[in-house]
Amino acid sequence: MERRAHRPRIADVAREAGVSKTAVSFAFNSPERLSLETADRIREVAESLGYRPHPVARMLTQRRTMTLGVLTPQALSVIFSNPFFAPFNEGIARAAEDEGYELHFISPIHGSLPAAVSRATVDGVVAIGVSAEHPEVGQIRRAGLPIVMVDAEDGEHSSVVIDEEGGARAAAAHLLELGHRDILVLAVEAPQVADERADRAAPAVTVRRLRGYRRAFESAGLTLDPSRVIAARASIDGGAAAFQGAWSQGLRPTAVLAMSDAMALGAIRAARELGLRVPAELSVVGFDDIDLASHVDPALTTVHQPIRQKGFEAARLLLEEVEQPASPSRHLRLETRLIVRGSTAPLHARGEVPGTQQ
Amino acid sequence: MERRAHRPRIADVAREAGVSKTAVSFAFNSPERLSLETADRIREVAESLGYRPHPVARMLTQRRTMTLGVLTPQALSVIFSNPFFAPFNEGIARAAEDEGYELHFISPIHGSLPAAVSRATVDGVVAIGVSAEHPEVGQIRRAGLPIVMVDAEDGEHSSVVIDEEGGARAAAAHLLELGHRDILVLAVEAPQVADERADRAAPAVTVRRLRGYRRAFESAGLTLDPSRVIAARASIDGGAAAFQGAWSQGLRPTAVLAMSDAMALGAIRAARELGLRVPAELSVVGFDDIDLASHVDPALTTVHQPIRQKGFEAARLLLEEVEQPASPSRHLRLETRLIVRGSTAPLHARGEVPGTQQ
DNA sequence: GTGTGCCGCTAAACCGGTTTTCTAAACCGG
DNA sequence: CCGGTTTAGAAAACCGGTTTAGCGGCACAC
Repeated sequence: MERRAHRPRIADVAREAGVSKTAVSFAFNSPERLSLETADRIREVAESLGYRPHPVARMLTQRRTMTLGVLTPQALSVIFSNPFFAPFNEGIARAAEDEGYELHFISPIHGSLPAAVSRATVDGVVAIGVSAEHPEVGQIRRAGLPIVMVDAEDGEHSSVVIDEEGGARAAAAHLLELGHRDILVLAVEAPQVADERADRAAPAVTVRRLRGYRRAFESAGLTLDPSRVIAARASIDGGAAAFQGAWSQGLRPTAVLAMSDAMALGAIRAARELGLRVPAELSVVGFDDIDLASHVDPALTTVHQPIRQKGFEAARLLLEEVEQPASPSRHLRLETRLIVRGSTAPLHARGEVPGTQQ
Repeated sequence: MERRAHRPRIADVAREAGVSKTAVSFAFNSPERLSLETADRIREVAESLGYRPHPVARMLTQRRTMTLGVLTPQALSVIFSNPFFAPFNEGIARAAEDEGYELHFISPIHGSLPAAVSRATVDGVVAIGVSAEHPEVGQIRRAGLPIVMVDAEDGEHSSVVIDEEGGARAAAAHLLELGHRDILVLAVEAPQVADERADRAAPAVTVRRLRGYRRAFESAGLTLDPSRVIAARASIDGGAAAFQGAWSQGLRPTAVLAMSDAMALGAIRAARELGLRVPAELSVVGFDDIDLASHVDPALTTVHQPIRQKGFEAARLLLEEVEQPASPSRHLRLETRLIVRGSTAPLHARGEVPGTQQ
């Protein structure tokens, strides 16, 4: 009686076929080193046993996983629900699958990103939402893996960034041209990491976009009042809460500059609940141009950034370094542009007076 | 002069600390088997060398990857752009990260799903869009991995399905109650696999939803004309093309039953381009209730299915089997319900006569 | 004084493959 | 018929860890 609860190993095939493990390996990987009949026979035996080379063992000997890692401090579940990540991941995926690579998301495990990194079986990493100073970046580097930074720059690693300052500037200039002066800025706050080190400094993205806003004000001979800048979570709820909070503190802005479309959507929702009409009584500009932006009513005026392309280019850069380890680091900068839709209007173009009905 | 271009291995740490490899391994995995000082010293040396246990080697010896696989015949890039997959993945991710598992998407590599499966380093698989007869399912089973089927049932494996027939029936009944009789059905066609075996049989999902539609007709003493059932790709473009095609063949339906929201949206777009107003001149019902459905104008009447929960439950089931291999297979069936929004209206409620302007 | 048990650690086997090195037989020209 | 080159495949080393078996030394009991 034969018991074989286990997955067949290469040794099983070798024994059954009366050859060495080497021969079996050759039959699959370099059949030209075997006589035709031997190779055929081995493959037949393997087939009948249902043998497949163990992928982990293969990774170990070949020293490659054929997998790209996507490193982010966001939780895994957020990555799939967040409308920004969808096209970004799509771009990465397209580049990866062109070359036969798989994708692996490196997100905090039980709150710890370093733990996730040390467990990741990848050939290289695309990092997003992580600055170059993050210890995880060094950790990856020491492991001998190439890394491409997205939305962050340092001289050492390859990177893909967008013209955030230019886009932000265009957004602010648009509102100023429409006559708005009392403008509320919704800034992206640092994501709460369930980590001991709580370096709650503003994200680099926030700093750069804020600089763009400020420049527009300066060009118009104005200054951006820091008390009008409110940090909030980059989500619909975060944007809604921030606008709501500002309103209840007595602020009565005529326009909102949001650093993400999600926040912009939240601000619109909160404004409506307060009885304000958009854009008649409140103009709102977002940032990112997520797919949803053109589908909401009114369609969102926002700064377009090529999210899909950003993911695609980052993955391309990474693949290059993975397949050619000696290649020098490269830096890409993609354009942004303002897209004017229906959520912004001239300051005094309001139709009727505000009603009390929502 | 010391050259060390390589990532430090356990042997390096052992040599440096003057102990055996075993001791180093113990220092990390079972420190209680070492004296406190030895363990500390080893960890110090490891730290100074920047040593991290190689994750692939670990997987090999521990015979577990702490990774769940998501098997689909769709291309990787589709998974991230498809509005159905977003919440589904989110649900899976939530369950996985609760238990400290990672996620790995098993999609065709250069068109071959079997190739992807044999390369996948996972502890178990959630399969979606794949029927139990697919050879890949057996392939996974032979590798000794547990598998949970989604939207497909067979006695052997665990599964999570929804009440498709009930949902479809409710959708059709809704249109019939509104007085519609000339109804166009947009069915989901089998995805084109870049594979030799072209078993272009209708997907099981299509069969079940169609049955639901038919039942509703029968209950109303009517029959569903097979010539009114058109198969198309489950995308916005697919739905648009299908409606457009039906129209140009002379069909003039007053309502559309789409088997996916994406197709429904496409039908609406095509109808508008033909000068039809929705819902005044054409009622449209979708299926799935993707996030976008409530945001479009008019908001889409559709059959809600708990996509997020479906992913979550599937992953829970899988995790159970992964952690307790002997456990029996289980079967879940989740409810669906019709959500009436703005894309459907009574047959003769049309406001004005159709204009020629679009 | 010696057997027993425990402590702290090491050597060797193992996970499941690939790759390098090596050998016996076949081939080949002179 | 002989030395040298191919050819087909085997043996062994290796990838980088973990785990099992075992060993020397010390404390304690008898």
